[in-house]
Amino acid sequence: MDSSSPSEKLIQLLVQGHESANQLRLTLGKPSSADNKSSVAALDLVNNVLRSFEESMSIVSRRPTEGVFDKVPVNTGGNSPSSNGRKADDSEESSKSTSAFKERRGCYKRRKPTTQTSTRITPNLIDDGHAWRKYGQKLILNAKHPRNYYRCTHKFDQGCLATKQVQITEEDPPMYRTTYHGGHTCQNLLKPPQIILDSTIPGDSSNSVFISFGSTNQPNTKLNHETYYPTFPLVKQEYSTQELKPSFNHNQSSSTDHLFLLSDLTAFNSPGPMPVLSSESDHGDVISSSGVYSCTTSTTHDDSHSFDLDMLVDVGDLDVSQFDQYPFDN
DNA sequence: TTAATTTGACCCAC
DNA sequence: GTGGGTCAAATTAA
Repeated sequence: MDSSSPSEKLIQLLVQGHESANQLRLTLGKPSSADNKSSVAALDLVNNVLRSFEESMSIVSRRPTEGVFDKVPVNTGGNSPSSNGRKADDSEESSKSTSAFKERRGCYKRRKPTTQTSTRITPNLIDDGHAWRKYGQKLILNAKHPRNYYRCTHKFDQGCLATKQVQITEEDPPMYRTTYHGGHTCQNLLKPPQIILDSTIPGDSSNSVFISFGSTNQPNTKLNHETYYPTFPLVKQEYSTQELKPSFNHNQSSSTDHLFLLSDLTAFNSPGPMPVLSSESDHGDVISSSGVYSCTTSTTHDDSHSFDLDMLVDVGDLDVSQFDQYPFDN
C-alpha cells in the first residue's frame, strides 16, 4: 500500500507539521493580529513548534549517516556485544595487554565539523541544566590545561548526540571555555526554555533580570507534558573534582525554581513584554557580565536552535571588554 | 551494587 | 604524521 519506508513517512509527517505551523505563524504574524498580546504569545508558541519540527527533521534526516545507530556494525557476523564494529584484524600475535584494547576500538565515527557549535567563555563553570557525563580528557597542544569532554547522559537511552568541551583558557582570572557540539535531542530540559520575568524577587538590583526555567508551578506546562518534563532534570555529577565545580554561588536559585540572575544583560533590557528567546536572537555572540556566548549554527536551518541560552551565572562587575581577545568559531 | 570518572589506546580529519 | 576526539576497561565514589 504505502511504498515509502517508515523513516520516509516520518519525514513526510514532519514536513507536513512544519508547513502547517509555518502557515499558522504567517497568519498570526499579520499586522491585524500582531498587536494582540495573545497573538504574540501564540506566535512564540508556533515558533517553538517550528523549531521542534526542524530539529526533528534534521535528526531524522541525518541519523542514518551519523547517528548513534551508525555504530551498529554493518557486518557484525555475530551479536556479541564485544564485537561491535571493530576491525577483525587483531588475530595477530600481539600478546601484549594492548591487544585486548584493540578489540574494542574503532567503533565510533568522528563528528563532522559541520555540526552545530556554540561557545561560551565564562569566569565560572556554568550549569546548563543538562546532564553531562565526562568521557574523556585530553592535553591540547599549546594549552596549559587539559580539555575535558562531556557527552549527554541520554546519549544511549535517547540517542542525544550533544557533547561539550570544557577547557580553562586563562589562569588569572580563570576563564572557562565551553564549546557545545550539536543540539540536545533528548527530552531532558524544558525546551524551549520557559522564561518568566519576575522583577519582584526581593533583593534584585534595578538592572537585573530573573529568569525562571522552573516548570513545577507553571500551569501551562500541563499543555506540554509530552515535551516538557514536570520537574527539572536530574543533573548528575559532571564535574571533575579537581577543576570543575558548580558555580551557583549566589544561591538565588533552588533546585526547583532555577532562577538565575542576569546582570546588565542588555538583550533583556528592552521595554515591554519579555520576548521568548526566539531563533532570531540565536546567532552571533552574546556578551554579558556573565560571560561571552558565541553561537555557530549549521547551514541546514538558519533558525535552528542549537544555542541553549538557558542558564547563566552572575559574576558581578566583570570587565567584559577582555573577552574580545578570544577567538570564536564563527 | 550501581553509576560516574579516569585514563590510555585507537581512529580519523587535516 | 600529527593532533584532537572518542572508546571502553579499570578505578573510584555513592
